Amino acid sequence: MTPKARPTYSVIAKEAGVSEATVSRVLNGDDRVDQERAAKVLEVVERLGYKKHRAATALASGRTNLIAVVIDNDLSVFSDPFWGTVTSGISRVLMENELQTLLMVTSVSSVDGPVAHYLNTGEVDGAIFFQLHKDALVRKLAKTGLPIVITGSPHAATDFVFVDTDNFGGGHAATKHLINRGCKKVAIIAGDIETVAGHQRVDGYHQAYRELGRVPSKSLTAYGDYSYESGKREMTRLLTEQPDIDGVFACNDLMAMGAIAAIEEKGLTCPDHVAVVGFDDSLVAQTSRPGLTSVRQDIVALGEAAAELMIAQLRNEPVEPRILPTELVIRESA
Amino acid sequence: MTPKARPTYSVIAKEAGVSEATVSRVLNGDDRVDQERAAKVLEVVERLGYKKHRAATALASGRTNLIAVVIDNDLSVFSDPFWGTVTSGISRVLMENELQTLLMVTSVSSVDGPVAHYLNTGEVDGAIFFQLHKDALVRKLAKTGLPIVITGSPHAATDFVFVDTDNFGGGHAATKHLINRGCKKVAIIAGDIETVAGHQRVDGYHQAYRELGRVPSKSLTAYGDYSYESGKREMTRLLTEQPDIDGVFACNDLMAMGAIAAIEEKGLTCPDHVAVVGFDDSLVAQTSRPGLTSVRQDIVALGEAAAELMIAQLRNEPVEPRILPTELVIRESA
DNA sequence: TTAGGTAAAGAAAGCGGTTTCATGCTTCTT
DNA sequence: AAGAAGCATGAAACCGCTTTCTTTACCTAA
Repeated sequence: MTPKARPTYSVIAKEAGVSEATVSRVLNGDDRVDQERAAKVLEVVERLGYKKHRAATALASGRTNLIAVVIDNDLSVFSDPFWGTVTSGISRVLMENELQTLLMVTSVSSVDGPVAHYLNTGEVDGAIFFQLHKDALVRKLAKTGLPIVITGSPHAATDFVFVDTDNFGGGHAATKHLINRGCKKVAIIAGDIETVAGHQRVDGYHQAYRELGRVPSKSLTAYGDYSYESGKREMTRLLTEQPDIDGVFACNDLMAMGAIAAIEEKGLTCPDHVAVVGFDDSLVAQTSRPGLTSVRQDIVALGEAAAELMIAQLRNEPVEPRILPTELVIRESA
Repeated sequence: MTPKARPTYSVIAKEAGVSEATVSRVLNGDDRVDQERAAKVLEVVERLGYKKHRAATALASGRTNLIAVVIDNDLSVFSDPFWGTVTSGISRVLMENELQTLLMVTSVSSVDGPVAHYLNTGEVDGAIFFQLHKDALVRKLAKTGLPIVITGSPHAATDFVFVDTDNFGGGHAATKHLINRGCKKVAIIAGDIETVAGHQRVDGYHQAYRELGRVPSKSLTAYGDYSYESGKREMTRLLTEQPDIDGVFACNDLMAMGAIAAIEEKGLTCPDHVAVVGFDDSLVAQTSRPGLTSVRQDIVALGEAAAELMIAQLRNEPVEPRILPTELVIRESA
């Protein structure tokens, strides 16, 4: 019934014939302890299977070994596998470094909501945020010196530490592919332009055109909201207004699927009449027919990178934002 | 730079003109404190925006307010939105109850691995596990008195507290629907039979047949592994051996998609020649063409229920396993 | 009036580590 | 060879809150 009583410094010190202070030194890697005594302490620790009591350590040292992963409830947290995958990557790496992952799914909006307060009062050693629209909270926290990593690019060009997929490169590759396969008029269905990621994908699209010495007509850019419905709606509109569109880059797979549905409803086929490229290489892309050509991002790696940047900060090592490469996965749709 | 110094009992006691012990009593709802003094304390607490120091509280009281959510790394954690969604539900409810979610993505396999040790030593107040094949670890932990909730049915009929979707009911409804729409020969592509969930879905299928006064031929049951490929492979085999199959219940959406692909490769169409029902009502089901008829489970609710059962246990309230209803979402495929 | 009982509140001892400070011992300086 | 300096080590304070134990004050009963 009772969790077995754990040993404390007191018993270890006694067993090893040293003081508790020495035990502490040994366990914290203080090198100015006699070799033999240190060895003895370690032997006892090993034999007793001793592990430090987290709360006690936290209280005494002021560091909790807890890293918060803050996820905005407002995002499409539910049903989108993205964040879960990132988080698992984060968690794995943190764990390997003796850090714990504290998950907070909440409305991040308020600058002085409970989350803000919580993070502000030294309850965690650092915080990893997921892409957010408003970064007032993050900015405020950063001022307190709390180590922070943002997954996804921060809104403004600040000096926040962040990790992100190469959205620009992905958008560029997707568009380039459409052009290379012979498309003459390539449209784009953008996602949330408010986010940097959304914007960068569009930029990549423009860049691909630019390299051709052309500038895409404004009328070729449609604005969706990452949902299937919006993709379908916008594609229908685009095709109605400009029936000669023969390629489209949708900024995520869901909208791409919507676009394909729209194309087929018009009595056209994909990729013969209109080629489609998505973004994410999600399950949806992999299982659809025609298989969806899509830009793959390594989501687990994104989480791992975030965790690594956090750990580097905790060690006071210099930290650079990290941008992970994408890969175009070619299937039937383009 | 420095996180602003937080007030402690010491200053609150001074401000309110009482002892620290009294402050503690007030803050822990001990009712035998003079009304006026209590009010005074609360006023000061409010004014100073005081919040207890978690580590200190944990050290002194022995309760950490931390609930571990343990996810087995071996599962298809990556790419499957299921776990992430459950976790977000858990986290939200725990948070509302002043509990923190500690995420552990790891190999649960070993009974005395680091996770086991961690959970065993009072670092958390409870643990929520995700469906697992081997429950040796859980069984051992339960013996120590650690409150535990299992998401998904435990393997053996034990007295573990668990929450699960009504897999039996879902399988039954799916099969019934196929029969009702006129299918004469309904096959099933089972998932992992080792798990209770996988088994129950098959049982539901049998039950639907039984209600018709029939018993499905063994040859109508195929075994996949929840992957798209396995669904496609098994469906191809089924149709080759028994071309008159006109309905199939795939135990998840991915296999259902594979099945549809197989059907179309045979030159047949869904639902005209073979009707298909999936399970999960995932994004895949929602965006596929034909839209996939599928059994929906409320995944967020699953997480919320798990958290609620955990909280009930912490309060020493009586706890019953909970089975959540499913809903058949009808689209074009059946 | 006085002994006995009860309830509110303060003093103080932990909880299990970390860290400062003092101590005794060895080593270096001239 | 004596005093300064350097070091490994232990004693003890401390982190912020909980809880037991004591004290104090007030009531009731005889």
